Amino acid sequence: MPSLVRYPDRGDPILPEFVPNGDRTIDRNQISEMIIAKLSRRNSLDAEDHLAIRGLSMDFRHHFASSYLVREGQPPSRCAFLVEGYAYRQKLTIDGHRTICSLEVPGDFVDLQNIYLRESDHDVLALTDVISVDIPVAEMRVLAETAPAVGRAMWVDGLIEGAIFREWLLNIGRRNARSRVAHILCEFSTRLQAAGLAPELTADLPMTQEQLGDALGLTSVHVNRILRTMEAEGLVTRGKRQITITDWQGIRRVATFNPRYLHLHQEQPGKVVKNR
Amino acid sequence: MPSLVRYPDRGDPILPEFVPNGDRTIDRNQISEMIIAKLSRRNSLDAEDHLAIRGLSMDFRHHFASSYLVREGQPPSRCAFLVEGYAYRQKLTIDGHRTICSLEVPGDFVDLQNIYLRESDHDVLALTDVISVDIPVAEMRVLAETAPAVGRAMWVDGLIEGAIFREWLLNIGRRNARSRVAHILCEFSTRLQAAGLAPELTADLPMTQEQLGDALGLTSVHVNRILRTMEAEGLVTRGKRQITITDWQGIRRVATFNPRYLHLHQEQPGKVVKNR
DNA sequence: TGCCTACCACAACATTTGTTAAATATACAG
DNA sequence: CTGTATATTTAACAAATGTTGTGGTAGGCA
Repeated sequence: MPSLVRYPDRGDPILPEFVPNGDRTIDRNQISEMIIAKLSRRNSLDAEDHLAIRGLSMDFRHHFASSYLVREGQPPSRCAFLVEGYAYRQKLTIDGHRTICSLEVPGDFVDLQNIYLRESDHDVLALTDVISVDIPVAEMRVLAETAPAVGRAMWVDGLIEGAIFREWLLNIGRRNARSRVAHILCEFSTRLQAAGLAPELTADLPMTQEQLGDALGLTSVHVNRILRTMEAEGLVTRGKRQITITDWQGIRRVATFNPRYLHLHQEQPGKVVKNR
Repeated sequence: MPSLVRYPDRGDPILPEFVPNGDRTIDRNQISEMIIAKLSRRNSLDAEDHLAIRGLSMDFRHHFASSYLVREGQPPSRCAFLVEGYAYRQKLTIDGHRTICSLEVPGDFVDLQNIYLRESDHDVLALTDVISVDIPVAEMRVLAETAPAVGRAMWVDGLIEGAIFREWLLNIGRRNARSRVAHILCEFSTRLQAAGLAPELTADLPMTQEQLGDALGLTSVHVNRILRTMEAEGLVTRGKRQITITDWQGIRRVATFNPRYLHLHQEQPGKVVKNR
């Protein structure tokens, strides 16, 4: 059992107001195209589908690192699409232990399940500073049901998420600490690359050792032990709140990583049947 | 790390031929109604939906305990619906360690994800003797797409499955062995009751201690230790390949079980929008 | 500038859980 | 009945991982 840590609630209320992103402007059109790209990855969408997506209401939000995007138990009214930055989901036991049960990268819908589940069973937090667009749940539902190919793409997205959860269960349940750490690095970098967000397979994972521990069922102390030896072996380099793979093949070997479960490179079988 | 165990492949080929269930006859109509009941649990279906479900091709199969229903890597052509008996999913590491990542009870679709994912990332095995009906994947796909309310029910089914995976991650990652064992008992009995398969919350879980260990990230030896003390405390009774809860409140306390993640008692929001 | 906080490093020690191996039950098949 | 396979029980021991606590460093902020 890891030490019981109180995770401070550094939620939105105590944070300063919305801060627009100074470096570059992001507009609605760009986001629509991001969403279209995401949902087309395994599924072709037609012009009408594109139109429906472009018609969604979008509400930009900036979240500081460690703030909540979704809270457990809340009846959610909006669905967040990650535009910039990383997020994660967490669940807490009654006695305050935390598990981080997934990582989300730009281009991920963070809580598609809220379209059909009435209350969230977990929290979603910003890992880094995050820009998201919020879309009303009701619109997403209508989109899914009137544009079947889009609905199907969202469904498939959830299926792959499920496959990732299963792999994490294997990771935490049956791999030793060293392999677990290696595995999360492999997965993260592979997903980043697949999403076109990184040219190389050298993840730059901006997590604290405590967060890493919570994602892997370990304590931060033990994660520290593992990372130090990995660095000594030349597998990774590290900074504060950040880990970088320097020897992909080595890390991959330690993790016994097989990306099959990510279901990349899968076109979908069959054409979408439109109406009955 | 648990001992490396070779799980014998006692798959269908070496087993005797299909043995029809002597005790009672099961017919197509009955199964259709089971499927309709399952998919109506959180979603109302109309007469047309019912008709579509009744029109599915169904192929009865009997699986002996420990035989495979689905194998990792196979491109699946059929979707199994569990009629009788229990099944489980497993994933293996390259070096032969196993994790059991879910339990399936009668009324569950065992591999709905195969509708849209081209190869399975895990195995499905019969925990007890099982009767299933197999439905061609292509028909399921057409059903989902032509009967939107049915598709939506299948989608929701997958969402809840995802919620269960997340809870298992919390369980294995952050609860001690004793709570883990208690938690799986709570979940199983709650699901059985919710599915109308058991009047009481006293699960009768027909798993070996080794299987239990694989589902909880523990070794069978340690599961044995836990179960013995639980029996001594009057929380459970046991037989070979079977555990029964005798003190529900006690077990629940040990597990710190909160069934929110099962999303029982959820009617779905909104009417299904039919066509565009 | 200097304080505060978050994060990381590290050590000594404690505990849970895993390992190995053998003995004992129990069910089933012949 | 008897043999065989499967499952459980148990013990002695080993190892991985958790616990506690202290100190260090970097960066944000007053």
